[in-house]
Amino acid sequence: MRPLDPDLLGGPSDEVAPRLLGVRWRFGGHLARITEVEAYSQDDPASHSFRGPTARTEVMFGPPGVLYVYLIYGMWHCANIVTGPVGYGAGVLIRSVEVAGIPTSATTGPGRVCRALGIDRRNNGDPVELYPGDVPPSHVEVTTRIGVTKAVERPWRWVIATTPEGETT
DNA sequence: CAACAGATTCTCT
DNA sequence: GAGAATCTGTTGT
Repeated sequence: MRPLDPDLLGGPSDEVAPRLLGVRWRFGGHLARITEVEAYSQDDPASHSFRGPTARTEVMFGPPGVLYVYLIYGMWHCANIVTGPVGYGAGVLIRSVEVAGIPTSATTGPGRVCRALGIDRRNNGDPVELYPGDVPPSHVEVTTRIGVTKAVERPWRWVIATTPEGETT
């Protein structure tokens, strides 16, 4: 399979995020189709990178195309794909994926994505392996983000549009 | 150094 | 619909 153009990840996270929908993400022997994403950037009060690099968030300030994995509420891992030029401090949170052979209910939600793929903090900084997707811009829906309490109004969550039957397109 | 809120999910009511 | 589980960075004493 031909890899995704790496230059795609070098742009701002709110431009990269919608283009990651439908993209195939190879990790740990699984091939996951990305179905729901959110963007975070350094000028974004809801982002971990908002106050500059720390021991936890420094990978977001490095080169794009690697994972930023953090632990939330003491129990769950969440995976982001770092985007933008070095020092940009931005990423795209992978909220849901589809994996052949795994029920969608087990891969919906950022914590469950990491559990299903076997991602934890040891994978922080790992390069991501992406392959071109199949979702045209006309099949992308945009909404506000989930679970944030700052910059709530930013329309920075993107999902693949679904049919009335709930099928992804 | 203590308190607290948070990019979540599960379990029980 | 509410509570628990329990890590990290920020803020205040």
